[in-house]
Amino acid sequence: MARATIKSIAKRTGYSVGTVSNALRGTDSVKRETREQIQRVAKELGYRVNLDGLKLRTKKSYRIAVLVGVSADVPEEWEGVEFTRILAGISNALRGSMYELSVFSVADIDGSMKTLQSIVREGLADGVIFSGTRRNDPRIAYLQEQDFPFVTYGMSDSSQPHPYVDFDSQAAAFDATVRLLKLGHRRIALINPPQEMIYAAQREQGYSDALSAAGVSQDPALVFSGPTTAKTGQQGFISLMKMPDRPTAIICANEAMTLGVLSAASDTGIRVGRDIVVISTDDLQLSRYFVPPPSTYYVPIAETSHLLGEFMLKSLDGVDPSEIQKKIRATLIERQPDTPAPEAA
Amino acid sequence: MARATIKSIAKRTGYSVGTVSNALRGTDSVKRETREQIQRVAKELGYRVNLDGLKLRTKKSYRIAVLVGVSADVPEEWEGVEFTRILAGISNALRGSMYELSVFSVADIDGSMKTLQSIVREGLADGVIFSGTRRNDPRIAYLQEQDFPFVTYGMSDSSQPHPYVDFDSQAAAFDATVRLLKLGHRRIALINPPQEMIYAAQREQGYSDALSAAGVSQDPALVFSGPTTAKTGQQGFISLMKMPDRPTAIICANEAMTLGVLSAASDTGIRVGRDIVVISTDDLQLSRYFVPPPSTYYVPIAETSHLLGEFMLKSLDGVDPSEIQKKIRATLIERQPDTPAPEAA
DNA sequence: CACGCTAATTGAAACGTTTCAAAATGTTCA
DNA sequence: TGAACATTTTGAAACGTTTCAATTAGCGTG
Repeated sequence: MARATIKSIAKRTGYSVGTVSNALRGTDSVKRETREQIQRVAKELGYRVNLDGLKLRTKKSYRIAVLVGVSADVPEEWEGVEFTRILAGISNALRGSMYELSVFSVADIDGSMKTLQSIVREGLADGVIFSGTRRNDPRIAYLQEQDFPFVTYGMSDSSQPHPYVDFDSQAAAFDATVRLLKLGHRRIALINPPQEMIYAAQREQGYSDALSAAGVSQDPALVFSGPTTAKTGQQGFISLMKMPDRPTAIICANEAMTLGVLSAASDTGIRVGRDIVVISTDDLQLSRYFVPPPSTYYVPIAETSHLLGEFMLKSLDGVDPSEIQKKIRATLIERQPDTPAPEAA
Repeated sequence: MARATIKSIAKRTGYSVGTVSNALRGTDSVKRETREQIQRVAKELGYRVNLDGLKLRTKKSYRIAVLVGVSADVPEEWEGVEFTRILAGISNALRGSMYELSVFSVADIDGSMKTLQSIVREGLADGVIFSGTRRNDPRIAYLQEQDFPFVTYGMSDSSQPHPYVDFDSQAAAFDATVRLLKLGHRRIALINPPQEMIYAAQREQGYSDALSAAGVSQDPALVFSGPTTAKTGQQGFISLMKMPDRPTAIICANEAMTLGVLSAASDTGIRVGRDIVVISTDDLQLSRYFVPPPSTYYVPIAETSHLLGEFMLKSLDGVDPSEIQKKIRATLIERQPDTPAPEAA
């Protein structure tokens, strides 16, 4: 009934604990036959290494920290919805690897910096995964300086390469903008997270590139920014609609913002799909139920988050950072007949 | 730089490791002065117990398992949204307690049963928290039989009391139904999870009680059930609207279902708030952005989930199960002028 | 002052693992 | 044959903690 241990295997096979330990880890200082015999017995007995003993001895934590932002200031806003899936994906990737997952909830960037420092200093984890990378991100600088393994969800502007998985916001925003331009829209708004977030900057870049490629001058007033919540979408919409020459199309950074826009549109009686077009990036398959359902750029979150886990393991294995980076292209999901700009119609 | 250990404190104070260990745990076999001195030094040195050594010695895991359902069959459906907040709440409650949180993702009830068995058998955790309790829940029976500490989110029909935190679905459903009846509605539909879920049964009970109290006969065809997803709401709505005498009001179990209903209503051109009333229970403050925003019964998820953590700790402390149970009353959030039943209007 | 008792402290073992110097065993070659 | 070397195995220590039998100190009592 008691779990098999190295000692019990040693007794059973007649070898010493040292040999058994080496054999189980596949060290080649152990003769092949011996090793195979020991491994066979271990399997029979259902041996599984005891992490506590291992950790105690090696001083490794065998733990991957995942930072999740639970903002204290907007506790009641809809945020971080996708986190369950991200966690599930990472957890799947780690399965069978001896590494465990630990969730650290952090309130803001200062909080996450502090958390990271204590993780590094107190050895709370061997590696860390986090998202929401910023320009000049102090967390990335710190971790690189400390030579501590990490993977980010979102690339960064760091000069040194580091492992990341990213969704190509720039390409999606470019596509979305081009699409709207082709339909005759000229006043295209963007509701985006604050510029200090890398992916916000990328998105704006794509948007901007598309506009200038089409020779349309960009109006800075058409970019509204705030946290990725429905409330921001709502406020953005109201503010944009107060402009003397309103936009005829809006690109939203994510579904929460889109929901807020649709809500505000309904409140003000502006008909989405007729008076204005709304497109969203970062779709998670929730917006298909919105009224009306917007066309979106879909992110395969399951694969994406699985990759985060895989990359973490590779990084821990010493794989070169530049080899564990991936940018994921979004795919367009059309949910509405494309509405031309009112004046073009 | 190296972390303070019992040994280093022993050296520093001149006492033996045994005494230091006892002193730090506050055993009263240690003289008060000695104990205080040792604790003072420990504090100075920033001593924090090493969990690995502790676990190895005591064979306790100092870990709380949280089961989270990530259904494999509907990967792309919007489900488990609230999980981030639940996790954050539990994590806050556990902070400072020496217990760590571990997330186990499970696909279905069989999966969670297996996971529980391995947690119990292999000592992966000292206690477990899970939700989605069912009638005759095999997990509860198993854990009680094994005398393994657990807290459920949702009460159960078990004859033996166990710790739980629950949202009073029955009261909310009763309230909601009474409210609609007062407005003249007679054909009131309920979109609910499957009956085997305790909270679904409770909700239906409240609904049913309100109807019979008002002398309105219940039509079983008005209850539609399925998983708590938007898709279910959508399908439910379509199916209900095919009936010869359609309902004039719908009560939805949660926001996801409500979203599906609103989506389907919009598709079919039925005007919510005029042709039909939609009310939701289990509000998480997302539905305020729905089009149109429904009145709801709000669940304070932060407190609720904090309680889950607290109760777990109490249970581990040996507090009597019957003292750690709590039913939380939902509060009504009115987002729409109440619409009378068409025929009553 | 010695005895017996209680209160306080010690020392060593144990939990499961890795690591590494030392010992044992095998092999090759002159 | 035996020296030299290579391969394999062993034994003990160490990681940080708790536990508990054994020891020591302190104190009142006869």
